Amino acid sequence: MTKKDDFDLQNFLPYLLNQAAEESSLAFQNIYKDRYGMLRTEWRVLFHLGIYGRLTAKEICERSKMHKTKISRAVARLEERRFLTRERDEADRRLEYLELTSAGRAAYTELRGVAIDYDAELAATFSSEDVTVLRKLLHHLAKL
Amino acid sequence: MTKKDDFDLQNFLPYLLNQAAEESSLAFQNIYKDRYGMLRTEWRVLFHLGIYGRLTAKEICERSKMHKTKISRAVARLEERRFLTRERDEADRRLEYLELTSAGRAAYTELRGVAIDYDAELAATFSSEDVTVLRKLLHHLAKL
DNA sequence: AATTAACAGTTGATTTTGTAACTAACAACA
DNA sequence: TGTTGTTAGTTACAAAATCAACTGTTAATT
Repeated sequence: MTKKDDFDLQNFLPYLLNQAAEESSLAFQNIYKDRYGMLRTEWRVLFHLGIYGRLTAKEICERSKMHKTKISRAVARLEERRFLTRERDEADRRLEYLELTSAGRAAYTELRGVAIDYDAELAATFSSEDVTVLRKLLHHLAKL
Repeated sequence: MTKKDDFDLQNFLPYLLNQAAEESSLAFQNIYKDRYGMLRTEWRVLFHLGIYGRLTAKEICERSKMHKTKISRAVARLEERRFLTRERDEADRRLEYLELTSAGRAAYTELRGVAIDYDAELAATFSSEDVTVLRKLLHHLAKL
């Protein structure tokens, strides 16, 4: 007696979004993992610093919505690998400015290239109007 | 000197998808967590059994794309809480059929209601054509 | 000034995940 | 039959995430 309930899990938005997010992250994840031994939190911090320049952990926290302990540990690992440096703000000694080293910048530049290519590859599997709509709708969801 | 690289992280599809997935999962997550002390893997297993009836762990694995160890542990926790029972297949003793108990079914039924309402709530923040397009595009990404 | 509250960031304890190795059962085929 | 390979599911150990408590610093209140 295999009953079939009529709830459509495959169309439940949170579930569907997670499946799509996981699938689409996979290939890129393999690259930063294999090439630089990085975790998701780490490439995110790397990218924030690569894009926006000098930032404090707090600022990364606000922009990325990651928890501060994740950031603290990601920063520690990136520092160990000499991908970033810290600089204390003398005016407010609680703050620490983070900035990529040239090695960090090189890693960022390479991964940015990979990301751009990969995004284009994904986008190419849709019509260009569809990609535009998709991004718009996802932005809406992300800002809920 | 705050330089601003021109790569647009907020529009990088894997990142954007993750942000949208996390944000949209949050409210629902709080409910199954607070109400039943469940993790994501657990509600997923619960829903698969609720929707499709008797399944083996392998079948859940194929349908959900979760790793078998995650399922094994989720099943163990759901069994402890008396939400499901196991039954060995006597023809092939490697297989174990999983089935919800009445408590499991009650939990599923309540959470299904929550899910339906929540999905409708999310969908209502879009135009109906947009929701249709969104689901279509996400399906495409999930199947990559 | 002294006390208290707030904030940036870190650390430690616990929980959860991921990877690989494992057990038990079946299948294929010499 | 015996050997080898495959499959379903579990377990052990390491890596990572989470949550709460902590340090050091600044701001607010008295």
